[in-house]
Amino acid sequence: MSRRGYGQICGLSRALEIVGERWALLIIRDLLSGPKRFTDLRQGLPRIPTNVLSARLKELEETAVLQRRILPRPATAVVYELTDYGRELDDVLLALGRWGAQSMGDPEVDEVYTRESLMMAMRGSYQGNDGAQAPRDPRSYELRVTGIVISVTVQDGQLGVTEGPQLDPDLVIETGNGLPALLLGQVSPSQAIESGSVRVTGNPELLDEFASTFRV
Amino acid sequence: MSRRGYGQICGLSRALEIVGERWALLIIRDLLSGPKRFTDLRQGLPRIPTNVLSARLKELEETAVLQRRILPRPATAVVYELTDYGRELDDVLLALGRWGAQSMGDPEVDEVYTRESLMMAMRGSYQGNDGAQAPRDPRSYELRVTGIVISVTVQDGQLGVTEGPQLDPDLVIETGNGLPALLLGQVSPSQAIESGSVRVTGNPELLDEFASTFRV
DNA sequence: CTGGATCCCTCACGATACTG
DNA sequence: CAGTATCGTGAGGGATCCAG
Repeated sequence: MSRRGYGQICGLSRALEIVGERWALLIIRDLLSGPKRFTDLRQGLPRIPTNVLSARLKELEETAVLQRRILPRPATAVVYELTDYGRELDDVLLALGRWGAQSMGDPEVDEVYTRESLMMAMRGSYQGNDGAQAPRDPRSYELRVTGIVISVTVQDGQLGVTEGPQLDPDLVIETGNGLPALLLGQVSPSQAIESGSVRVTGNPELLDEFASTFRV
Repeated sequence: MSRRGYGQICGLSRALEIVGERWALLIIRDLLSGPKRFTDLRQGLPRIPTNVLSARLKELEETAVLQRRILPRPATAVVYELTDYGRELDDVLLALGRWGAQSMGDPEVDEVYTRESLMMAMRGSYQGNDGAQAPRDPRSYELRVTGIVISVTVQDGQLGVTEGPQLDPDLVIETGNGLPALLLGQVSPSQAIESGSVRVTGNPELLDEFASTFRV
């Protein structure tokens, strides 16, 4: 690969030669929610230099993790989308995200939330139906974090996470950077509301349900 | 971390800041089988510069992925061992190894097998009890690849992988670099024996069982 | 002999400017 | 919008050296 390989005949070494370069896994994370354009990726990864983004996209295309596709119709646009092989990394990324979330400290002042990182956080922290108390189903939440809005629904035990506002949600959850502490169980839902780090619109008791449904 | 972070409040970003640096995950892989000394790690990672190994060990200790421990008794020795937190990466590494194994091409001439990469390959490719045909249980194999010898046992559905030879194994499997193709199902066990890429000592039919028990 | 530290060189990455 | 071009910096590669 770009830098000299690891010299081992080993699946893990091979994986790292493909997706171990800086930024690669974050690009893949952002593509998990669907095809994106160069500029979309740039926005989702505010600190990536454009030449590095170019280089990664080229390498990941060569290794069949993603494809470059040209939209033919009205506005001719280039999009990048994961191949089936690339999409197989979904579970690995969710697990790695859960692992890293456990050692998240207080956010630095220059760190930001992005839509894709929030969507991944919700998908990765979803407890399925094996949680202690079964949540009422269906349920829909709208999550607003520092201007980013995503929708989270649970229906028949199936989780759905999409960008944008939710139509008539059961609960609207608005927060600055109090979300990690809530998902990690470092503060209780009631504490979060009392301290003002989380504000809700709707029945506040639903935040308990939310916190037990989504928990790292 | 060492290089400037990714600037995102995100579990995956955090994980990559901790273990995303070059060589880090391979060091962790080698420590999954137990504590190791500096020199052991060097041998398992033939291409790693010693200063990089030093730096990674220091960083991974600061992030609580591993601990440095000094063996007090007879020979005063320094060993590095994973913390519980570090060991939580086991499943992630197995999954990533399976993913990468799918795009392993023919080995380059300067690429080598190592004991830890072999042990991980066997653990990652173990199909448990959900394989089509239930293998006879217990079963023990001795695997010899380019001078490296490991033992693989299956008992009560539990997999055991240890270094060194096996006492009275059901089957001894000896191979050069024909192993990946066998585990990936690119060649059948009988083809592998006929072509000479795999040699067995014991009942050759047991290689079919082996190949269905261990399959990426 | 283990467990590193030090030096030098190269190239990947980071930042920014620029172009079809 | 979708990149390419340029250039400075620092992490990684490789060899050597040193203390306990």
